[in-house]
Amino acid sequence: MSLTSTDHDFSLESVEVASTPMQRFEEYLQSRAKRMTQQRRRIVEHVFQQHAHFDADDLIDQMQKTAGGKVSRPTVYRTLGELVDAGLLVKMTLRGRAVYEHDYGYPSHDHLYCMKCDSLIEFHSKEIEAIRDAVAEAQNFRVTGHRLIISGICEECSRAARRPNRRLDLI
Amino acid sequence: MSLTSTDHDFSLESVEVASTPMQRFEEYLQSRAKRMTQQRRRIVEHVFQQHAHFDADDLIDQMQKTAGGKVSRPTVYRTLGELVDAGLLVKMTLRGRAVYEHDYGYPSHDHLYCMKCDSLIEFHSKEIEAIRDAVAEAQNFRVTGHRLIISGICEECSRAARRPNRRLDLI
DNA sequence: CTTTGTGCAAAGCGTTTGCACTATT
DNA sequence: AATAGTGCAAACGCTTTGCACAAAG
Repeated sequence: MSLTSTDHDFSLESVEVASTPMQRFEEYLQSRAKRMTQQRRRIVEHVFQQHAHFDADDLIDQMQKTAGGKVSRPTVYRTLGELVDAGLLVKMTLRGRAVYEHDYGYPSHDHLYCMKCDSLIEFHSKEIEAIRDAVAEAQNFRVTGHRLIISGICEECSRAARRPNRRLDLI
Repeated sequence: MSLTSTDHDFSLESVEVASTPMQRFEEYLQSRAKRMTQQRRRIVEHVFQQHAHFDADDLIDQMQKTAGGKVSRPTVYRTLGELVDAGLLVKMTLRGRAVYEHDYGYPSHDHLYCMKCDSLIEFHSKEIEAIRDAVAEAQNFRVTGHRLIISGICEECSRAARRPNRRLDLI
């Protein structure tokens, strides 16, 4: 990579080697003497076709119904772990279960989490990163990352709750 | 940060009814027609004797060794749940296990989490709350709370890692 | 042909639950 | 006496593992 110019205002895209998640995963596998299998390939293809949060069960179900048929539960778990190691996915825990989302090629962000419908809304804030780094600095703490989840009720769900003729949760 | 409004600087202490965690828990139990038992009393006494993060196993072990003998696992779990309902403890999840800390009478805060020694360092930032509220506002999201965990390596652990003659993790 | 990956079944781990017995009210 | 709580053992839900067979290099 040749950054010969004087100004530092370069776009990431021009610097990065253009590589798809699949290519990157292949590099990762090769670097560890692991193998590209049909299952791994199909999972990567499927996961990076959409940008959504999902858990292991979602993925198992979706693999079953779409692209080429079932992948076993252990293989799904193992592959998700590798995709995290490879830096392609990030894992977080919500309500005690692991939830995954794209990491590679996707800007870092935080989440609003609706406790009613379980949805996640992404947002980014440079200020939070600045505060994070300042706080850590003050404690001589070496930051590797952070996770901020703002919990509450999303617009849609609070609207639904306000509707007069909604289904009542009475005994 | 725009705390531009007129002077809202009142102290919480002067407003609250002076009551200990135990008193508050008793009120909570009465309001729900639940009973104050020996086990519950001993757990509350023990938990509020120190300000530390702990999980169910910690508590079970500590109850065993100290104050009055063993409390069963199910009772510990049940009581922790009630203390959370009562607003005395907050629960968070770290490495897939539930961790508790004081809530009642303790200012809200966020955490630096050392991935090496598992310790939590507390800090408070009004700015984060302001950002949280601004982000939520923009999405018409009704906030009930947030959780920010900054992960990394604490000062002590990075010092340890830098020491030349440290115990090596070799095979 | 060697080595890694897969799928099955079974185990693991933290947490919760059904139930007979005990304690609180 | 009536009712809620305890402790045991067993179940739970998500995730991981041991192992024989299949597939990739």
